[in-house]
Amino acid sequence: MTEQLDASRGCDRTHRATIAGFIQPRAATMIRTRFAPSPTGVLHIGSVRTALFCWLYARRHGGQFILRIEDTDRERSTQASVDAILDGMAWLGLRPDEGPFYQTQRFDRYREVIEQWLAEGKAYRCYCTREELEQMRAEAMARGGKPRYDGRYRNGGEPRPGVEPVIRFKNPLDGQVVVDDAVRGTVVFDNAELDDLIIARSDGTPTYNFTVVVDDADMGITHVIRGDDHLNNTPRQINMLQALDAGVPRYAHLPMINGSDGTKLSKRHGAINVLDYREMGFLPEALLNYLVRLGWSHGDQEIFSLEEMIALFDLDEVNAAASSFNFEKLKWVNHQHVMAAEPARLAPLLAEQLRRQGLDPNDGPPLEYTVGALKERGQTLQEIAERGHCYYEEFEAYDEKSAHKHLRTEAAEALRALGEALAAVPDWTEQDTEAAVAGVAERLGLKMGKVAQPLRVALVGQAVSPGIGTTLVLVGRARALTRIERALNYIAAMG
RNA sequence: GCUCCCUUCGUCUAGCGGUUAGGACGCGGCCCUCUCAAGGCUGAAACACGAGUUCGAGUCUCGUAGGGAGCGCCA
Repeated sequence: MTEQLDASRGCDRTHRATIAGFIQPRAATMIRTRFAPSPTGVLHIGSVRTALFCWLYARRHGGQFILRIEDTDRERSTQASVDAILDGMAWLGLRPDEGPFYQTQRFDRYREVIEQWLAEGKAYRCYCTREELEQMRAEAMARGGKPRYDGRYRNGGEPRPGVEPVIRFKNPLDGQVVVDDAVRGTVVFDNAELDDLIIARSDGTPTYNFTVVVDDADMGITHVIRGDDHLNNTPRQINMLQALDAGVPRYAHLPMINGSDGTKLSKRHGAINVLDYREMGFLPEALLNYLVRLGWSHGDQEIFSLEEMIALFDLDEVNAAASSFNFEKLKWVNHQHVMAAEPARLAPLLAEQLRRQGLDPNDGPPLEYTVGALKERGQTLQEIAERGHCYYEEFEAYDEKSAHKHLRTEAAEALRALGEALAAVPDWTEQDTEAAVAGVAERLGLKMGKVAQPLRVALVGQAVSPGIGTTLVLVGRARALTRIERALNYIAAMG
């Protein structure tokens, strides 16, 4: 006798209706996804990708995205982690349509199901001690089998004094569970491989695999999109869903994201709080764009706006293989979004970075202008801010190589002429200042490079900056003239 | 150990039985040019291995190897 899934019932039916393109009342086809992090740490790249796919899938199909905080492990769950998750999601714009729901607020409901299952004989009390279980597992291993519970209390058993029992779910003993996964295809598990898992601890609190099932059923989740690491939990969950007499959602198990060296993502790789990416000057949509391409693609397209992601995303195109996080590519993607962004939007972000770097954003050119001039030249707002230092404060010393090459005695004449010409420019604009520089070059019979480069070093302390007219506007007339004087003095001193 | 999953350039990927195996990041070269970027052009760089199915396999099947996950009174 096999425990085959009844694919025509529950959520599966609504899914079929959807893919068949039937137009049904909204409520009947409403797709509901959920992101269910446990607040035992910050929101990192891997979780964000999962949240993104859930959110995208819901948005794409006009469905709802639900946030559920799985905080049943009271030892490890913290409010700080909850806040970090909420803040991270808010920054990314991944707004839930419902929630956050907290599992710790649903204990009564879990209790209710457990009592019911106990009464129906779908669950039972087990009085094994942790020591016994450990021994059981060790012995099973030694015999070459899976370390698992042998079901010794499955058919009843005497309570043991001093042992608070756990509650176990009576998993079917034989037959198979078929998971029809949107990413993996059909995956079959033998019930014989599964044991009777604990659904409530001896202190009465429910455990993960159980609460997930109750919540997914109660919340009407139609699509469970989650990390690959849960694929092995799926058959147990399906069995419990059936015990609940609930429909089975459509599953989609996403591949893992590894570090750049192919090993598990860790701090060293960027498994840091997503909010750290904001501090590093990344745009939320850029991070999302980079992440959406990890495991998903749409032909050769690399850059997606949020709207495009929503319009194009689908589970069918999700890759089954794990991928590696590549910081360089993230930066490139970010740069593409930065270049496409309106300076007005970027300006406050630049101000934030400048302040963080100890500068006064008001002591220099308008931020919109600065960001417009520098956004091609830095991949993150942080880099852009770094390149903008000399427009908001005096630079310390000349870059040695640049000064050696361009601030030589031969340049003094040009610099003096430049000082005079620039002092006389009526309108301090890119065009007019650049014309003044070109004019000096022509009068002295020098190539533009021979004039612009010394001037550039005089203005910013090094041989790299935006176009010379732009640089002059950035520096401003007063500072420009002062800095030309400074360069002249430097040349004189070097003799 | 057992079960499940995965495998195209260094990395992200396209490919859905017939391709000079395409694109992107990164790397090299050239162009543009007042420097640096941006942009354009261009080069090197991949189907893990072995059988089978087929007229034909990166694409289908099965093995092998390698990697990953699960096997908790964690989630």
